[in-house]
Amino acid sequence: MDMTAAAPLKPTESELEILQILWEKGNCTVREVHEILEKNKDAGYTTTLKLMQIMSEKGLVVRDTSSKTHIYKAVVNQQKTEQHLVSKMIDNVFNGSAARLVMQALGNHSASPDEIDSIKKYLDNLSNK
Amino acid sequence: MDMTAAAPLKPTESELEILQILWEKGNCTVREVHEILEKNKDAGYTTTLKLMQIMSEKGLVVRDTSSKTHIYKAVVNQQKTEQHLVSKMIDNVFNGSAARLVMQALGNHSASPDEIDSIKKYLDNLSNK
DNA sequence: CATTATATACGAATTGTTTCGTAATCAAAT
DNA sequence: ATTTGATTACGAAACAATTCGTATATAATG
Repeated sequence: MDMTAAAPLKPTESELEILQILWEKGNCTVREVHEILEKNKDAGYTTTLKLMQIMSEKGLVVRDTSSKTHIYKAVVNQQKTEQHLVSKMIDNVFNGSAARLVMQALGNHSASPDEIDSIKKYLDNLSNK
Repeated sequence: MDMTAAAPLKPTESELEILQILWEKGNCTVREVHEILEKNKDAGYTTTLKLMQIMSEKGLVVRDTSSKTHIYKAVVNQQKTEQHLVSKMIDNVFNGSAARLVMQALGNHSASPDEIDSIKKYLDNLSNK
């Protein structure tokens, strides 16, 4: 029987920002993460540190503490986390209709013609299975 | 100059549950809302009451207090709220790519063939404009 | 009119998130 | 060796969201 605590699939907003960086970069120090965060956000170094320590307690990340400067990496899966967040939004906001979410997402000028084309191809693939 | 406080377009999760009901039903008493909430959730009546009072303070809803039992209705627009939530998710979770959100939403079995068809039609409409 | 039921108001406890100051530790530089 | 700089650890404050108990007012019922 597996006694390990399941990592939450619903990270907080700050945690998600950090996960994004870890997903992209792989392994990071607190400083690396912090310097990227700083570009869009205004918070002190120890704030980032504390957040990452908490994420480690929660099992969202693991860290290598063998040297003084710890190395963090994401544990939770990017795809799974995204999936979970999207599913929750479909349920909570769009009454279970994925189609309504999609149309809302595409209706706001934010999708380029290229993107629309690639979505079409994706849909063709889906229905031909 | 408009001095009225802008209603937050980012309601909390509980607030969103209540807004859903108000959007669907139009005008509601606290009891009506509470009885619907109770089906999926386990909280006391005064909790629902308090939430709706706070929503009123925040300007998410307005209420008619002319009789003893107050009548609430949503102020914030459903479409706009949904749009805002989706945009935020595209930015925060999918690095600004609406297409990635859409594919994530469609990849998880939650869309029926019918839904997929209607999305296709919607896309055709978009590109033919 | 007295009792009972239902409503609102309000304060406060609880929980979770974010933020930061300060201390302790270690390494590097002078 | 001493100082300087960078790091982690930790506690606590500040804030926000949720929950509920209790008091009070009003309406309905007998």
